[in-house]
Amino acid sequence: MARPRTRSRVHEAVLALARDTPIGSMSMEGIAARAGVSKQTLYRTWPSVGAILFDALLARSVDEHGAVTVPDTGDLAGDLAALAEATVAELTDPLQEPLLRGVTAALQADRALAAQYRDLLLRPQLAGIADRLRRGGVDDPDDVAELFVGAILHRWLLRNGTFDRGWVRRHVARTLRGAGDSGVG
Amino acid sequence: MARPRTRSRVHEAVLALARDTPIGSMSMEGIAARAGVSKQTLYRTWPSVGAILFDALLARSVDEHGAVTVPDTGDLAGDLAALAEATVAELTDPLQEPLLRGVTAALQADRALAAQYRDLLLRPQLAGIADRLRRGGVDDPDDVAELFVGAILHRWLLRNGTFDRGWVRRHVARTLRGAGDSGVG
Amino acid sequence: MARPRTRSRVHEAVLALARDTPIGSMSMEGIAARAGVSKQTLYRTWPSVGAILFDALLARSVDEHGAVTVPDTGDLAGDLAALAEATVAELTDPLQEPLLRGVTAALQADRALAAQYRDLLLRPQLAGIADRLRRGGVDDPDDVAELFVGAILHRWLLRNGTFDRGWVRRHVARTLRGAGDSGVG
Amino acid sequence: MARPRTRSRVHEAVLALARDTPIGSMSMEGIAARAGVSKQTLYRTWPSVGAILFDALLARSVDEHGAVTVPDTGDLAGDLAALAEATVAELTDPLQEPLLRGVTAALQADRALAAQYRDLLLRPQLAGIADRLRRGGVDDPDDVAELFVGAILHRWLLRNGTFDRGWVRRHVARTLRGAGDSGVG
DNA sequence: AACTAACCGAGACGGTACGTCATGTCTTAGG
DNA sequence: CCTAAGACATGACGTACCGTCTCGGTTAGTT
Repeated sequence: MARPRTRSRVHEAVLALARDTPIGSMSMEGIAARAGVSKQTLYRTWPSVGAILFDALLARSVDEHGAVTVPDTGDLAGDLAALAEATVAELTDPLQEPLLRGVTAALQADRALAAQYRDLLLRPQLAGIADRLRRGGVDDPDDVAELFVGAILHRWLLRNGTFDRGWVRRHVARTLRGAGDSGVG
Repeated sequence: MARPRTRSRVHEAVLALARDTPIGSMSMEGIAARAGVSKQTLYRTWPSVGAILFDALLARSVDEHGAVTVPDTGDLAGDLAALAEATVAELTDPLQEPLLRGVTAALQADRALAAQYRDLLLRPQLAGIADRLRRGGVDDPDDVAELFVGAILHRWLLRNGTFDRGWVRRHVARTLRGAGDSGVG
Repeated sequence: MARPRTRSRVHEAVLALARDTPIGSMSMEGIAARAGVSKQTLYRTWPSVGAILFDALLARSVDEHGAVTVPDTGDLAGDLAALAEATVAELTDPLQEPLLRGVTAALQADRALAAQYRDLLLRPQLAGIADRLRRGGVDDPDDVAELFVGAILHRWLLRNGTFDRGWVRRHVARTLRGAGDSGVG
Repeated sequence: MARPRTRSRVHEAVLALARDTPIGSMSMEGIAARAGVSKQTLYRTWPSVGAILFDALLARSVDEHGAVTVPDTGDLAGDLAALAEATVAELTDPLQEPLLRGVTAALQADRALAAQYRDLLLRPQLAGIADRLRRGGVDDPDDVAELFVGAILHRWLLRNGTFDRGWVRRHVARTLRGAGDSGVG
């Protein structure tokens, strides 16, 4: 609904605020001020701060076009490790982390937003991973994808420790073992 | 700092509100009103809504005394399945779910609260599971516990589907396979 | 800054409260509620209860337009007596008295308000009286005006007795004698 | 009711606060803290901040024992001028002014306090002046005392200018002329 | 010397108000 | 016509005081 120009100004503002201020204190008012846009313009397009955060996230993904691009070199374990590293990098990137945490928090209270998030971001990402697993010969790729992503998210979301390289390698091995063995890649 | 009477009144109020109103709309003011307590009394003891939610959660765990009691019948797979069922029941219990989602959301923006949560609730729970796994002959019980819990949390938190009995059974099997085989229990 | 509609609603509210409740208990919150106006709207225009009281007083004076209209019949003593009676009537009018006491109290603690009061209300009133005195042939009209008003204010403000007709007559005579005698009117 | 030790500690606290902080912001809580006394102790003896201020004022007068001591040298005009100078000095003394303004403000909203003030401070002071005037041959000494004090109070209370020596001299002359001429002293 | 009051500090408590900020709606000008 | 600017009612924020209410400890005068 908003003009592309307005949209991008809002996205920039949101990213800037995510970098500079605590996530919890982001407000429609603050975003409007930072974007040099009136509050009304914001409300005309987005119903809440969470929705704006999500939209900014989405725009980022779409720009770089195509949610997760899972590598496929033929070496499944290696590819998964690379993917895990990339995911961890994204989750802990100082620019992205606040955004992601903000959206995750918003999801807990806003079912509509949760549905959008699931359909437009989460499912495509999981599907990408599942596809790679399937090509690697894994039998129940959807569930294994969940297993793979779940532990990473758990650790990140509940702030239960950091992600070192060793952990990632072991995690991949464990996940593949859980997958039932499976082929070589 | 607060008198026990006050504390329990606040906990009751918080539980009642969690049941009756959307989580996101819980406020210090609303809690005070519902508990028949003054705002200042709230602030004297808790710095935020999230802290109250967490305290209520903690009180619940402590009352029933001893965080997670992991069953130990000698049948590891069976015990894990029972534990998973119990966890899922808790996560989807209409009384507890809003509380848990509220706390999880708060953790994203409040590092101090996250640290408390980690030390007082999360770690003990994971340690309980890891102990059971260790007794079952699992080599790296901490990581496997994370794998076990991670997928459940991922599905619940991002609202990516429901938990049917079949899924739980398969999840346990997958986790144990990931554990490297392992003993019989 | 506030819209005229808002302004007048606030003035009405303040007058109503001054009539119905003890002055000391007037609050921004109470005024807002009575006026059907938000607190923010109040603060956007007035910094304190005292400022609102003063503004209401000012509006009253301005509406009836032209602060004090000192009578001039040629009979100075008579005119001063009439003026004194009018002043006393105003000071003891159940509707105005609380307002005036409230403002006077506020002046003691708020220098900015005191300056406004002096410039916009007090000085014009004294000047009006001084003019009449000057036309009556009084030499130092400003100081005599102060003498005239001072005793009245002293009695009223410190609640040191009432104002009967005899006292007023004698006060005028004394003041004029103090003026040095002077002309006839 | 309070022990003398407590009383004096409270008085000291009030004087210190009057010196250091804006009058309007004096509170029971603040006084208690400054005096190292509990709130309950305060309330047991004084019903309000105004009452404490007044009590401190009273204690000061009583300590130096005997409210106003009007000089009597035989030269009425000179004595009045000296008295006026002393009064002005007191009113503008940085230590006393805030106290006096605070009490005056409190009087406007508290009739009980006003009555106490009138009987214990104001009337004795006026009586002292009236006595001196009577001894000087003035006919209606009470009213003239009011005239004398009124203008000073008016100027001070409404912050309508300063008190220079010339003004005081002229004010005394004017007052005495108002007194009907009178004797020489 | 022991007893008995009254006085006292400390501070939790239910409240009211403070002054500020954000929400979502609506109105008013200006480009 | 769309927009920024911003007034507005609403309501929550976190803080400060209010006046009341225990709770123990400590002065003082009695006995």
